[in-house]
Amino acid sequence: MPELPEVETMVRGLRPALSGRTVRRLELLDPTLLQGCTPGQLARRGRGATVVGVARRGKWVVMELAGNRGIIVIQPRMTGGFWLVEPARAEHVRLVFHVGNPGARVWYCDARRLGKVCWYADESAAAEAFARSHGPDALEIARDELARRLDRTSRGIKPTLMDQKVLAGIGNIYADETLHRARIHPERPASSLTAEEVERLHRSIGEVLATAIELEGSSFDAGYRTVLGLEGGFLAQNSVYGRKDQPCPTCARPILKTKIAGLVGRPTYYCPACQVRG
DNA sequence: CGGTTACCCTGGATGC
DNA sequence: TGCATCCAGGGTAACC
Repeated sequence: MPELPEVETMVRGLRPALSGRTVRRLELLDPTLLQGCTPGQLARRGRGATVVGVARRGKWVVMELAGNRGIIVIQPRMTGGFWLVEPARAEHVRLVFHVGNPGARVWYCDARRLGKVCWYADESAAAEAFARSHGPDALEIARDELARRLDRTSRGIKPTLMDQKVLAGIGNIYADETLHRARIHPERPASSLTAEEVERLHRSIGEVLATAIELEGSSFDAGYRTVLGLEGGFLAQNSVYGRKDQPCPTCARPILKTKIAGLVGRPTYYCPACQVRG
């Protein structure tokens, strides 16, 4: 479910509840999500550990435990999320942080169980694991670096933007939104973008993601919510995603919904007038 | 390398 | 109402 803005919102919500706090107990309700150590090891390492910090890397939530207790990485994937208030669906709770005062808890829930909880021995091990499967963070990548990476492939620009090895953090919603803002057709070969288009795309990525973070991400249906259970506001004011047949905010032509090459089963929304294939 | 497909899981919406 | 089908914000592995 969550992309960069949703994960950033989770991390910001988690910090006051976890950062600097001591974990009394880590309660792993679904051991199948755990990688990198055994449930017993996770319980021992978590008990009494102080959380030094909570950070985001791409779509990963990274929690550092003090005193050589290691790093816990949570990948929410499609349906994972955190709650500071008791979740309505108890059967979806996969991990509970019992932290600080007795009774204080942070819940991690994942309806579809596609997400992962990974333990790493230290920061460099977690960083290396991330680097093996990810490029630079979408909020940090420099324009020239983006240009170099796009130039390396003739795949469509949308699947390339969503490829975490190219840059980390963009998924289906924000790929559509950034491409619309940059006026680039989603099927354009990545290497065919002009310097000016890459410049527009780079700027659009920064602007769209920053706006989405301000609005606490994108919520629809029973999906993503903030740690307090609130809906994110981005999809109330976005341009194309989920807006089939609605007027393009730029030119008023109806938004198209299609499937494109390189993306199995994922919908793509774009404006056929503003985003021409060229 | 690029592309395609299958698969991991489940809940909610839709259609008959 | 009940049941089948489709759809979904992510990601990996296998294969051509």
